[in-house]
Parts: sequence; C-alpha cells; structure tokens
Amino acid sequence: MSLESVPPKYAQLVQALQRRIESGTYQPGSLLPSEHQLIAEFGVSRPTVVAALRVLREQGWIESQQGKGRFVRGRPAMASVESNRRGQAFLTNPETDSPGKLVEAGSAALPNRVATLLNVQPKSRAFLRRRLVTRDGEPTELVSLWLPLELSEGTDLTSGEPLPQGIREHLQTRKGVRFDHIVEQITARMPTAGEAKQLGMPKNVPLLAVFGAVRDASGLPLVVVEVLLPADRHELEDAYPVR
Amino acid sequence: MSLESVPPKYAQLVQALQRRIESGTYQPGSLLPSEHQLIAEFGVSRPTVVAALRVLREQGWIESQQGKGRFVRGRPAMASVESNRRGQAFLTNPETDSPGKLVEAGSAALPNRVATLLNVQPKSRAFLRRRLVTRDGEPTELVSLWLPLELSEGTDLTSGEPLPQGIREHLQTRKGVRFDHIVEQITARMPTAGEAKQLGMPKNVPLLAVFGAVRDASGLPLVVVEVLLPADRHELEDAYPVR
DNA sequence: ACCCGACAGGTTGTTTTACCAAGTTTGAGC
DNA sequence: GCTCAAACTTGGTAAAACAACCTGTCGGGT
Repeated sequence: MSLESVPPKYAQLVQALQRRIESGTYQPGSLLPSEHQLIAEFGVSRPTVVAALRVLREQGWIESQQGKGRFVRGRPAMASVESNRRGQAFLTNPETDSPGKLVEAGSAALPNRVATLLNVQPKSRAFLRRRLVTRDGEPTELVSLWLPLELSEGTDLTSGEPLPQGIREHLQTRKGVRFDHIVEQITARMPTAGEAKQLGMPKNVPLLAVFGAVRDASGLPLVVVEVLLPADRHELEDAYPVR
Repeated sequence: MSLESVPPKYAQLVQALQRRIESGTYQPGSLLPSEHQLIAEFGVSRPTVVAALRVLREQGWIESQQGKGRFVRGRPAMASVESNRRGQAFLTNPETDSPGKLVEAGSAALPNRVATLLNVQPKSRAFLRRRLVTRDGEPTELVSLWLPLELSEGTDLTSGEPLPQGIREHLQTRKGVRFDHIVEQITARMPTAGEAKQLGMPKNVPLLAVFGAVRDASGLPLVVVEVLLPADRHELEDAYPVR
C-alpha cells in the first residue's frame, strides 16, 4: 500500500501545462491546444481539462477568448515579486527576529488618526506598545502598536521582553480574534524633534509614515500599526496587476 | 425580443447567497445549507451549486471543510475598499477626465531611477510626457510618463492635446503591447525649488513620490509613471489580505 | 472587380445527469 | 463504554448536450 497521496488529475494537468509554458514549448502569445486536443493527448474528460485551464487563467498564465481559443501569457511575473508590506512583517514575525529597544508599553491617549482607524471616540485611551528597531546597530524604524484595552488584557504585550511569538499568533491564540486584512495609509511629514533624535536622522529629512489598520473578515478594526521610516534610508515597494 | 442578457445561473446563485449573508439571514460563523438543500431550493444541478460556492469561497465570503460543510465568513471587507492606486488611474482614464496642463512632451535624458526601472542604460534618452494636474483650479499633482522612444513612435503622445483615450488603450491598439502589472515604489523627499513653484506648495513640506513601472506578463518594463504629491494634501491608501 | 451577407465549422461557456472518493458525525449494537 | 457501520458532508471525474462567439469560405449582389 502506498501512503503518498496523488494530486487530483486536474492539478497534474495544471503542472504539466505550466512546465510547457516555462520551457518555451508553448510560446507566449501563441494559441494553446484546444480543449479537444488536450482531452485526446492526456486522456481525461472535458470537465477535468476545463478545471485545469480555469486555474491557469485565474493565476494569470493564460487568457481565454470565447470562440477563438486560449492564449499563452507566460509565467506570471507577479508571483515572483515579493511584496514588501511593512505592516505585514511586524504582525507575523516574532520581535526577537529584529533587534530593537522597547520604548513604551502601557495605556496612552490615542492620536486622532489612530482613533479613527480603530473606530473609537477621539481622545479615548488604548494600549500602546512602541519599539525602536535597529539595523546594524543604528536605529532605523519606529514601530507603534495600538490596540483596544479589552484586547490587551491577558496578553504578554505589557512585558518589556521581546515577544518570541508573532503578534498575530499571540492574539489569535489568547483572544480568539482572526486577522483578515490590512488597510494601509501612507503619508509623509517632517519629523518632530523627539522623533529625529530617537531615529538619529537629520531634521530636514522627511519621514514616511505608514498606518496599517488590521481588521477581521467583517471589517472590524482590531489593531493599528504605525511605522515611521526616515525617507532617506527607506522606500516602499509593491506590485499589483493592472485591471 | 429582449436584448438584455440574463446572467448565468451560477452567477445568479452567487448574488442570491451574497444578499442573504449581507442581510443577516446567514449569520457569520454559521453553517451554510448543504449542497443538496441548495439544489432542492433553487432547482439547479449540483455542478451549478458547486460553481457558485467556489466563487464565494475564492472571494472570501465562505470557507469550506470537507466532511463538515461550508461556513459563513461574512461580507469580505476587502472588496469594499476601493484601491486608490495612483499609477492605475493615469493609465486607464483618459486625460480629458482630469483637468490639467501639459508641461513637457518630447525626448529627454532619463533620471537614474527611471533608467533602472525601464531596464535601459543610464543617461540614455527616452520619451517624456509631463502633466500638471489641477483640482478645483489649484495644481495638485505632477505626473510624468516615460517610455522608450521606439514605443512612442506612431502614437499621439507627442501632441499637446489631452488624450481622449486612456494611455493603456492608446498603446495597446497602436503598438500591440499588453500591460499586465505595475511595480510601485514610494519614497518621500523635499521638493526642488521648481517643483514647489509648479505645485504651489510651501518649500518646507515634503513630497510623496510614487514610481510605477508598468510591465507586460513576462516582466518586461514598458512604461514608467512618476507621480509627485505634496504630502500635506494627499495620502495613499491601500488594502491587502493577511497571509 | 468589389462588397456584403449567409453559412459551416471551429472554439469556449454553461448546464445537466451520474458515479465514486474522502472526511465527519451519529447512533446502533456489542 | 467502546466499536464500527451507516448516513451525512464536500471533492473529483466522466459523458453529453446546448448556447454563444469567432473566423473563415462561398455565394450573390452591386
């Protein structure tokens, strides 16, 4: 008896066609064999062929045109561009991964913008955990984490120690909340005197400010992350499909 | 005879189920009716039901678990956040949509960063089309479009008139290139004296600079867009799923 | 000679019926 | 109380038919 599970036929077909596109057997811009030809070659039924081609279309390998056929687009370059989302990393990676110093951890009054993102009354209080991240011994980023007081109770976020677990995992196991997506706002402004000093940057260099509101699937805000980056040392990169 | 086309059955089912989730008939976390129940209620075949449920799963409305059933997640908040991609709009919308003034249109030497994004030799020349976009009569954004000279030949991009057609469509029909995705870089810096004057902004306010490299499906760069935004008047918003 | 419509044959899109496989829960029987 | 089979669930495959769409060809007309 073999314990290794074989992937479904349509998934095997997907891989086979991907290999042919990558190897150049099917040139970008050219016409893919018709459904009937693929049925004959691989010895599967039409629904199986269609299921495989649907996956390829949704992943961007091919595009189809009713009445004409399916055209090869090539290996989707999107997948190879790693998205450098600032907010993402700080939520999933443990703090022990990046060296830094805890600046603040406790209850604090919310800035206006953060209160709006958390969907609470302005000037109300929430839990704040702020860390100065260093790279090569130099301070590079100031990361602030805000969350409602009721969400911070019973967690280890108040501790001065770096969290060995990702914040995402920490909150998910302890409070049962599920992160779903992040709404990100990016602005630029001049640093305050205190920020410039903490980050060791000239006062005439602007600051990139990234606000990330983490929400659950229904859109309810759970946590807000603010990342401050000196603009002369950082830039943000991202990729997305057209239309 | 009626000219209006009816959507396919599976799409109708998708809409019907979405309405029930939105109206609260199906509560988040609860179990969706089984395939058999949906077949009986809507009078369609199983593949049709499965097709609809597959769409809902891929869009994040529900999640499925073999042997147990399908669970309601709720309305995916992602979809309701319209992505405010800067580069996107300037490529698809005709210039006549946004009032503005053409500042430059012709061959120009490439800045280092743009040459890198276009994957050409530094200091080589390319076609530049620069527009100052105004809102409510005030200048708000400086948009620059760079493309290789061979791609600009035979187009109307050299004309001083606003393009009645989107740049994307314009290039696609005239040169046969197909836009696929955009790699975006965001930085902040202080404006030059000329930029501050053109944009009518104070010299001590930073500038958000968005570079968008438009590529085809194979990753070949086609066009580079640069958008300059005074940071006191603009911010960038975006949303993406976690994991 | 040229243009235009009808038509045939190809393609993908949608729907149906049928059956089997795999995971989960339930309850009957020991 | 435990085991295990039955009955549910979703996942996958096969075969068939019709609809919608595109592209040629073959006419007939101007």
